[in-house]
Amino acid sequence: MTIRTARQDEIIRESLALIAEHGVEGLTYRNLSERFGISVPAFYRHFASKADILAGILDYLQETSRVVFESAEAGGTDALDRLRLVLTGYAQRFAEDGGLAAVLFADEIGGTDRALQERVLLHMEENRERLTALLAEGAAAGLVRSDVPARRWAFVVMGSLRLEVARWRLGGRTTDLVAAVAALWADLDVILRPPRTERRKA
Amino acid sequence: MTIRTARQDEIIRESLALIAEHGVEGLTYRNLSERFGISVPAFYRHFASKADILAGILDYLQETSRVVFESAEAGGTDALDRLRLVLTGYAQRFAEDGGLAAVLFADEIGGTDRALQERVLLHMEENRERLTALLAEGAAAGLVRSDVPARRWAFVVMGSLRLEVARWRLGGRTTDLVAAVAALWADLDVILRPPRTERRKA
Amino acid sequence: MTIRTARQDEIIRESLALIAEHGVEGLTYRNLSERFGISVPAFYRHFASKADILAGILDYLQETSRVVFESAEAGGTDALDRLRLVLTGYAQRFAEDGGLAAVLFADEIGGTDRALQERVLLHMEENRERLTALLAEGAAAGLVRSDVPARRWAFVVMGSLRLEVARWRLGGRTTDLVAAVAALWADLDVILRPPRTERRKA
Amino acid sequence: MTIRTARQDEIIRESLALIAEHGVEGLTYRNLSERFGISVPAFYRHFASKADILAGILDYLQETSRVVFESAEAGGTDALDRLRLVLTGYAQRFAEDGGLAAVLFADEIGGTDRALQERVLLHMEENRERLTALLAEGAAAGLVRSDVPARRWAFVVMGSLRLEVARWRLGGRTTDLVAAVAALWADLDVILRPPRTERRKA
DNA sequence: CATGAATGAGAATTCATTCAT
DNA sequence: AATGAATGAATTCTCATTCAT
Repeated sequence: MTIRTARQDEIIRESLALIAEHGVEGLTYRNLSERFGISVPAFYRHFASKADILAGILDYLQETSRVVFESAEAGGTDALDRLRLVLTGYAQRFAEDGGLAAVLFADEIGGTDRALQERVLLHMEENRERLTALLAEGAAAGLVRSDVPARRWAFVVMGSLRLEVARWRLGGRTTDLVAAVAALWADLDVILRPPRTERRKA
Repeated sequence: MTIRTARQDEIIRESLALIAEHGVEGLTYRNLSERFGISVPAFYRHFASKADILAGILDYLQETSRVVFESAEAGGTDALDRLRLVLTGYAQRFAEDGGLAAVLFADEIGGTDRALQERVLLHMEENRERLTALLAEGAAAGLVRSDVPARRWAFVVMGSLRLEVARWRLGGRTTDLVAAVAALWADLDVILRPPRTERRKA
Repeated sequence: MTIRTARQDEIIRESLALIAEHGVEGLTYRNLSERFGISVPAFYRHFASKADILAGILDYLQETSRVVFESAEAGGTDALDRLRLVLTGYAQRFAEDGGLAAVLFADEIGGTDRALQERVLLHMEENRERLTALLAEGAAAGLVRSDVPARRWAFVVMGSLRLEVARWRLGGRTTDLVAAVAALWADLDVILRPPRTERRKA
Repeated sequence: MTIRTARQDEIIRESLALIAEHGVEGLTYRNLSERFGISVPAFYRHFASKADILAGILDYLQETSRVVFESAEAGGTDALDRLRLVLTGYAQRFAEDGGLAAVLFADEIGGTDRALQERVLLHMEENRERLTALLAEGAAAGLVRSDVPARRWAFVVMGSLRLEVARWRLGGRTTDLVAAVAALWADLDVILRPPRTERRKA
């Protein structure tokens, strides 16, 4: 949706890496300048301000989330399978772009800037809506326990994923996040499905 | 465990408030100085460096967590009830000290400092262990589904709680966090318990 | 005298407006670029440096002053009437081009540049000479008190006009400058003329 | 009225000198730092921002003006003599503090800052009021022509003085400003006094 | 126990200018 | 004739920290 130049994309990707490695505070013009080998003011040609870089990052994250959801929704045999594809999709993106995972759920990006914070919240809500829809669909198909609201399920899934990523970051990103997410899914699958007896009756 | 002077405690509490209001970046000597009405260098009497303040905050958080767990473990009719008391206990602390909730799960406190990051991770693991123990106990008593490992349950509970807090922060801390946590628990109770058929047999 | 391209004239006029609105600091390539909708380096086709733009502005001001004086000197029934036409002429130019008035007496244009400062001073002196000539002529014709040197009269007239413009600028250019100048002239006319008794005798 | 520390006074005085020599643009933290031989951030101990320095300068100018007026109003045989003392008083201050004269009427100090601009305007009006009062008193005593409103006289006096200072600045402050002001007063005295015939009659 | 003064490092940002295309 | 990309120098300002008093 948002059109970005090649350079802007490069900057966003490098910013992502910077944040992944040193936290949001690590994203400074000086650091960017060192990575790109160009002077600090040069970046102002591409982003009018630092807030604009952060906004760009947010756009990028949102787009990534959309791609993950859309390709998951396109494939998959049923709702639960599609949910699995969402988590798997995220994991794949993480594998491709290490910075991404570190930042995807990093709410700190909002910083003090209210406008930015609201965008982070919006992104969060958008993802939650998508998850909720998927889980409601699963519940309707009898694949997901319906005695817990779909919105809550979405929360539980999102929360678990975020925590997995948070631990991975704090641990210095040395563990295998993709494997951890796979293990998470294995358990979530069990948690979400209705008890056998119920299913037998149905 | 760690012995702190009264002044140190005051500083930690005020720091917590500062972080809650303006993020980790908001915790500066200048801001502290304004709140306390004393000069900046005065704080160096109480904490040798900013890292020490953050370490103090971490201690404080850990102690708070311990109190919450211990008082929950003391009371409660069964494991699940004790788990409920943990979440309720947190919620109560949050109600008493707004800053606390904002920071309790704020991994950013670690910042760039590796040593600090590890302590955050440790705190996380400690809590997870405690939760895991509680949930294993619940599983043993047939109160918690045993087809999902206790460690995973701990993860799911922690992750959901953290996400609830994160949303509350991003939303500007205007919503009722205590109520939200209560609602979360209601659903978690359903999620955790074994299906009725199983329970009937038991 | 100085030959300027049409584009150069446009730039000068826009620069004048910029200075009028935001002070000399407001005259930047970036601001010009935004107003013209062309890129910053494009301006270097027309002016080799910023100092050249300022020099151009000075030329323009000087030309304007000359036009005002020459058309005043051409018309007018006597020296005092011609002086009135000078002030009136300025006022009319101001009405046509808001930026002009703001800048006409703005010595700040010189900035730190000695060469430019000298040109401002020269412009000032040139105007003073012209005013002095006019007032000397008036004194010779008995229309202007001759017990005060013509050079001083020129100073008083110029100083009053400048102060009027300065107040108008500081007031945010909301008042009616043309009316203020008219009122100024009405009083200056009284101040300049010799006392009736003297005139009667002559 | 406004209480200032010794260091704040030093900074204001040096700022004045800086502005006198290089214009308002010359007042930078770096320049101050070089003059004082202390680091740039050190100045933030004394003035919270650059606008505060400028505000301090404005205070200082206003106080200076008040002192000049009050000591002139205290002495002096009559209104005209007191007016002379005002101009003389200014000239003396100029001699003591070269920067002062350069800045006293430098409206640029306001810069783009509306709040500051308004204070400059206020200062201007205050001085004008004082001059007007003096001249009205002179008119009442028959020492000043009453066929021109006192407010206009104030304008003429102020405008001439300002122009004298402006020329002196543009000329690189090489001429003798005090002498120039004395010469100005000699002529103003003639201009202001009613014609002899009138006076004879009265 | 506390303060005032100062500092080095670093932040975001703006500006005039250059140069290859 | 105009643009996109880049740059060096400068700007205001913040921060954690030190030290003499």
